[in-house]
Amino acid sequence: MSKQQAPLPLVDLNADTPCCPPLAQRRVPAETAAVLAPAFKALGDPVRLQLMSMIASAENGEACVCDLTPAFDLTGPTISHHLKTLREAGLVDAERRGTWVYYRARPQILRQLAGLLSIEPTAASQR
Amino acid sequence: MSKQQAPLPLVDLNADTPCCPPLAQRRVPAETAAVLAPAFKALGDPVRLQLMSMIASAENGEACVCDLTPAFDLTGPTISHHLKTLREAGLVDAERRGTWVYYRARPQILRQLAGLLSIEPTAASQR
DNA sequence: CGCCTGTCTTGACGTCCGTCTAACCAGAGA
DNA sequence: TCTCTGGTTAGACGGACGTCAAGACAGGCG
Repeated sequence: MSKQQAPLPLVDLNADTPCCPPLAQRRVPAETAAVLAPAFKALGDPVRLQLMSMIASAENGEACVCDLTPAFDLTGPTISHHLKTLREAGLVDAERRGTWVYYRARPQILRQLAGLLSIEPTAASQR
Repeated sequence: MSKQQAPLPLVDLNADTPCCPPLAQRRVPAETAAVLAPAFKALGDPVRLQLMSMIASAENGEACVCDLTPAFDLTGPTISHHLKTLREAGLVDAERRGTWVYYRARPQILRQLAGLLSIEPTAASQR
């Protein structure tokens, strides 16, 4: 058992992804799109976007599920499912310490996504 | 009819959205998440991510559908459907000029999304 | 050991999404 | 006006997604 550390099909973006040339600078290759799109998709749900924010902005850089769950009008399993989605997208890491499970954000992929969307205010691309 | 300029439920993020405090700085409010999540969701498909990039990185800041369609192994209607999704998410604008339809990126919302994901390398949030 | 609390997994159900074919609409040109 | 080309809409189909209730697992405490 101990499914958490089982070899889930995790996207390890921190490994070999060429750290995202800005989307508006050159065309994103199909392979990069295939790797990065799931991360955007994971953030494409209001609940997960809030979860991600709560985890990333947490005090010690980590958030307990016991703090996350009561923040929504959803059942525990549903929150757990969303957290699993974030985990499989490579956006967060989970660790069990005693009774509670703590989630921690992975800044690297957040930086990749932000870099992909970044637009230098140099070009007069306004309108 | 002229459905294109009909009052589609467009998300006008450029209007009153408070231009995104970084996700990792403070918790994203539910309303902000509800507004921004659809934009991430729209980018959560490899085809749309590439379309977005092709449009945003185009020469004059705009791309013709006739150039976008042959870049994929998909039918015209499917590409049109994806473009509509990007349009309804507020990520692009469409304009018909003569025979062809041109799509243009909206830098403002891209900046909002990038700002939301941005992480200052100041905090030692690295594990 | 046995119970209790916290979290995850399983299975199910309804809805939304990605794709296609067929049909329709808008301009350009003869 | 008729026709051709480019693009969108309508409808349908299979698969994925969001949610839940019920059950299973893990760790702490008596």
